[in-house]
Amino acid sequence: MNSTIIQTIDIVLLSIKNAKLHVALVKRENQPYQGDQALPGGYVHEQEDNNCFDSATRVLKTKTGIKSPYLEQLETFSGKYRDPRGWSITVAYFALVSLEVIESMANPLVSLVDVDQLNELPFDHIKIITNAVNRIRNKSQYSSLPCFLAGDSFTLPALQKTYEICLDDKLHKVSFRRKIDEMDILEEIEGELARVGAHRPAKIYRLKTSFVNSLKILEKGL
Amino acid sequence: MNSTIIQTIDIVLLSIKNAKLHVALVKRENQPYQGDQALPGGYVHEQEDNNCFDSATRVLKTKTGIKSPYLEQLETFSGKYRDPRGWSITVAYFALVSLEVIESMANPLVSLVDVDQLNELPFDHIKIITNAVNRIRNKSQYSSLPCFLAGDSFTLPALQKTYEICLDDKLHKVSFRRKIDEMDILEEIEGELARVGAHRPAKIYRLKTSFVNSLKILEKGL
DNA sequence: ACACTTAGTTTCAAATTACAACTAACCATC
DNA sequence: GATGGTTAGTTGTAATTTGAAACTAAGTGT
Repeated sequence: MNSTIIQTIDIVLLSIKNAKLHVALVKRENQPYQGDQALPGGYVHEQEDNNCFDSATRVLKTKTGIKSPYLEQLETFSGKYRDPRGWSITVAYFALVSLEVIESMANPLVSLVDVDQLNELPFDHIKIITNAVNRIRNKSQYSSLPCFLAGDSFTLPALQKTYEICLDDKLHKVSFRRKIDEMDILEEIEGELARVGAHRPAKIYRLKTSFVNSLKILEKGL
Repeated sequence: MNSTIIQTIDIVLLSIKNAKLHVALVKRENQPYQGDQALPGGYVHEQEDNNCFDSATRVLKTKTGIKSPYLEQLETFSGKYRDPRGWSITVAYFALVSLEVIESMANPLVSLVDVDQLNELPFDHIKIITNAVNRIRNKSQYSSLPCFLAGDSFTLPALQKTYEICLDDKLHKVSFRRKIDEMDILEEIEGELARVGAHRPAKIYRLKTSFVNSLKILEKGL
């Protein structure tokens, strides 16, 4: 049973830079749109991959060098016209990493673009990115999702900033801390403090190991 | 560019029967699992369908006779081993209709099964159904989703019951009505009342036309 | 007319959330 | 080494939202 449907995987790798959500784009190696910036993507390898999640992990690693702790299926985009080669299906995933993870790769083919400053992109990649940003906004309201953007360790004011960027909204300090406390996902790194200015230093936290690869979901948001 | 990956669509059609969520299963016409009960599914038709949503609409219509007002992409399931024929990808959708819609078709090939009483099913259909039920539970907390299960017109006590079945939890009458009122999705059908017993009859409502095909999302749940 | 049942509303207490003002701790400057 | 400026973190309280109970409303059956 053979099919001529084109079957691909695309990755929306998001990070925060200059206090804004950015998406990682790579230069396309092949036709169509060869040389253009686009989402890292590729084919499913029937031999190599046991499922699309495996494919996504592999594609992300191959195209950017990154192994993201958080990778979630976003949605599947399909249609007769989205790819000039013909009827295509792409299973889109999104990944979240801290800026350091991307910069430490120092991959010249990867560039970070502000999600609010996107120019034209190949295929329906704009739509896929918009979809990912919406998903993040939504999930940030009631989960630990933004923690994956905050790095290995962070202060509570920094984490709050990260949430605010994801939600595109200001949060109240006391309420925010109550919710984080209620989630019970953080542990203080004893002895370390963030000395970053002429003021009281903030305590440094990290995710408890049980939440490093999985999400904590709140019953009631914020 | 040809591929041997099997590409299908599956539909989780849900309804409420005897105060429990039920899923519609159909007898499989073809191999594998010919004659077994399974989710209505089929191939993408490259000529006929402009995208997978079209395919899903068509598959649902063809296999059950139903055109659902609400059809949402659930998730894509894939893998080397989920289909005995080989590497496969299925884009799963879920649809919600009232029991009358299903019963009015009187399709002998379609049967409704309590989602908590499922026996073995072909492929990973159990997993797909579980996934759909989780999605419904989740979305029912903060949206008008259950309204699509309630039929064309309904009373508020009936709608509350529908929400309770979706959420698998009791709701408080006053709070529930406050939220429904806040959503502003219903209009009273003047003059009609539900006379169903030796007690005060309930008013009958229907969805405002703007919400017949789309969801209303609440900021804060319940 | 009266009992019984469910529909729908009112009232108020309890819990949650938002805001403001506070204390704490550091650096820089005098 | 006291003083002021700045951000971290906490405390107290007002405002809002939610939950529970008790009420009134409107039918049917006896």
